[in-house]
Amino acid sequence: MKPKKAPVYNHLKIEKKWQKEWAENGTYKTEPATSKKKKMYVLDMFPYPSGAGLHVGHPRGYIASDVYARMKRMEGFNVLHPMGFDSFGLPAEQYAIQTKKHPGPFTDKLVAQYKKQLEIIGFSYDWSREVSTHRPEYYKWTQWIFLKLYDAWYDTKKNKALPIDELVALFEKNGTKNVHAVTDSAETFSAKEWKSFSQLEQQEILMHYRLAYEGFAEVNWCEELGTVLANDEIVDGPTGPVSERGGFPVIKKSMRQWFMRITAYADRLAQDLEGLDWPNSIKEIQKNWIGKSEGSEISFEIKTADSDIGEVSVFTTRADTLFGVTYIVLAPEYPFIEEWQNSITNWSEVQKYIKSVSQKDEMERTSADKQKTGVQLKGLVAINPANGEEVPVWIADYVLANYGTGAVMGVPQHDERDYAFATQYKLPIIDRPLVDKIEITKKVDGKIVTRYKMRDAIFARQRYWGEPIPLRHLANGLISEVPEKKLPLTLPNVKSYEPSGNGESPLARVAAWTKEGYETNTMPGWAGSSWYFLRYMDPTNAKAFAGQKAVDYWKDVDMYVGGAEHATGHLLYSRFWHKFLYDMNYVPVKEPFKALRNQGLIGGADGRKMSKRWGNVINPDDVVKTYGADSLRLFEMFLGPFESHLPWSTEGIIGSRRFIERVWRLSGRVRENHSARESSVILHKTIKKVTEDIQNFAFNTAVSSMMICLNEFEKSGVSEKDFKMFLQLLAPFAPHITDELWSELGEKKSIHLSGWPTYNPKLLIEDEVTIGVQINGKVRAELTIAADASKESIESAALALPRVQEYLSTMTVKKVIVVPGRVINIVAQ
RNA sequence: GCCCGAGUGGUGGAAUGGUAGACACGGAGGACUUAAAAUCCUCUGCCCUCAACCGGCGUGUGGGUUCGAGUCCCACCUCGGGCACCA
Repeated sequence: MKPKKAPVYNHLKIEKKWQKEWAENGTYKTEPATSKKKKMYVLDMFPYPSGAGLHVGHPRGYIASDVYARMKRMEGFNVLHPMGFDSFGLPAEQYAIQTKKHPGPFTDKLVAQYKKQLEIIGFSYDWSREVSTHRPEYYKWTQWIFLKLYDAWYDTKKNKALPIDELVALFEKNGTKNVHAVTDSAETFSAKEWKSFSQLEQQEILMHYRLAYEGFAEVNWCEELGTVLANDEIVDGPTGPVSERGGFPVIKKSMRQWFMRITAYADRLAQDLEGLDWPNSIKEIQKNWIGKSEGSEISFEIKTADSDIGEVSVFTTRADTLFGVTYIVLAPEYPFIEEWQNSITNWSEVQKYIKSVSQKDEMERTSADKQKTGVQLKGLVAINPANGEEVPVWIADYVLANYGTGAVMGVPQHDERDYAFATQYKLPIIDRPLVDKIEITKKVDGKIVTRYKMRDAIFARQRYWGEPIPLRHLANGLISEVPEKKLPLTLPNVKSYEPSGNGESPLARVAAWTKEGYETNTMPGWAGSSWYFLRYMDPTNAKAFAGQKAVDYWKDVDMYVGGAEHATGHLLYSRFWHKFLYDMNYVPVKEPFKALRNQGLIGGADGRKMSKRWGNVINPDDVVKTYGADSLRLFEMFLGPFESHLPWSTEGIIGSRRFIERVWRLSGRVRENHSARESSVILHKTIKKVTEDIQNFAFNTAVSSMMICLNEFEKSGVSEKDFKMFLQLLAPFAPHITDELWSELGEKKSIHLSGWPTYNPKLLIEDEVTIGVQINGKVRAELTIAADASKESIESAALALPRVQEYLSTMTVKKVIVVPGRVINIVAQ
């Protein structure tokens, strides 16, 4: 019979055909939570759909997770592999300001565009679960979670969040006595006092306990633009920070904000990192960010020449150096300084210093010159509780108000910064013996405490394009929640997206909005992304953020893939929210993302970052058009280790395209009953290798092992059965061509719903091996010998080799080390 | 400054303490072709050599451990990332 002439490989036609087929047949539809199958949740960090579009580096992570998800699907798991869009945010807002158009339709357009770009790459997403954070059906639940946080406090005894009602009940019963809570207030009161407080006073007190609370924070304020700027919108100017747009000066300004009391979870966030299968670097970054340090709080009495005027508590990790204290320093913002002004003899100088510090922005204050500045509070002394010594009291801006207690003890002998400060102002430097940290802390009535660098997170933006905060400020000053059944509180239409000029959000200019007293701040970009992975579990549920059944079945993300740049943002906030939901019994597990992998960036061929500016951007659509999605996918996986930063190579992709074409051509040459042992052996080795490599995210070596396999097939021929197994291995990487060839070989069902091949261990046992023969550690010969040869027979065979004999003729053998299957080393002299 | 991570051919990279450079790109030569493209075959770390053999060198630098080090240890250099007066 004349062999059928294979049609030319037309990637455009084939890829379009199969993408349509998959969509029509629901090939990748996830089974519901009632499935008997084991679950596997493989997730990509959802993108922000920006107008700039995709470059070739963006899909790398998506391809990897898709390969992983496809293998798991073929292995028989019920795979949840969804995609959605993080669609609130600054760029759409800026677009709205510039065009004076609502950012909604613009965002929808971008989402559609983005989705299209993703679709042509052939991902196995279940698009029926798509979410977008800007849609009211979605942000209804973001608001709902916010209200839960608002209505919660943190009990340090039970070490979990509890409803605020329980705190109120405690206050009513005993006041603050026996209340163990994370709070920024030191105020204490009795039950009787609590009941005597007005509603407004009670509200204010509770605000210091809530996990979502109102407070003040410094923001970047630009007077000329009349708006608050994000750090991204600020650049370095010649005389300080300026706005990116217009180059106007930017200063710090204190404004009303909403916060998340993430610090309540600091310890658990640090602790629970241990059990996660995450890259070490990300765990380290989070650990450093949380910045746990254990130390002591020790009180120093503050006196004037004749009277006691108070005390200052310092935080130190070096209580053992307490005897070496020669001064104490307060942050310039330290709260009691003003109260003491009558006792301070150089008050005007002090005042001047405080003012000069407040005018410095952060950049200046932490700038490179590092010259320490400070002023002594003359007229005051502090008493070292360890030995009663009087030491001077200073203020200096190297002490931060918002870390520790805002006060430190100066021990120049043991601390570099204190040393620099002491040298500068000629303060004494004394060498005293060290003592036991814990003992001395107890002896001076101090406390052992744990402190964290991490601060509470600001949870408000003075912007339009974000989730409205579902609270109302009533005329009497009370705050009321938008009731659950009234959610979502949808964004009103506005006439102008320009900032209001006084720093408030555009919502502040909507009369209908402010009449009702609605909060004018909106939520920050990270609100919607902090829980979206839960919504995918049950994306259309109108009664809950996700149904109990779905949450219990899917539990957590098994494999999360995305960029490392989210280490201290999204990945931390999501863990925080998840732990909160766990405390409130809404989710069954403590951590949202069991395993995490970070893709490395793909740079331009010139080694620079891919950007319009350098003109080195490669668009995936063009690559798909020219080479095909399968070639693109294969190449991005082959390029190098998944987590490495790599340059794009337009020349390199030709290799992947050639490989795919060779698979195509070989398909026309498989013979039903061809038996080539060589090919079967290599195939089964490849099955083992590819399976392990995908599991380990070592995609580059998985691809290269398939290339090796194909080389052997071409040389030795391949049976249809073996070739089909090979196609199954290749299917996660090149889903279109493999489904095409699979169906051409007579299969009716998609290859992606077929099983994952397993290897036959018997075929992996080799009869013969070639090992290196070393003399004094240098390879001098090779030896081919039965794989199961004994050490003795390997040794004698090696010693009998002519080349070896030649070498040894002038030497005597001292020792022989045989590593079966690997190497033999003859030590001689 | 502190904390991570990485340095291997012309290029991207491979290598459970066991024959360094798999696989691929690029390059050289050849086959097919009137020719080109595509495809196929051979070679391709560096030095020595007309060439091959042989030999020598070789995984950022310098030491060390080991029969044996790209891999482990110490010091240093360079690059990337994170934090940055956090007491």
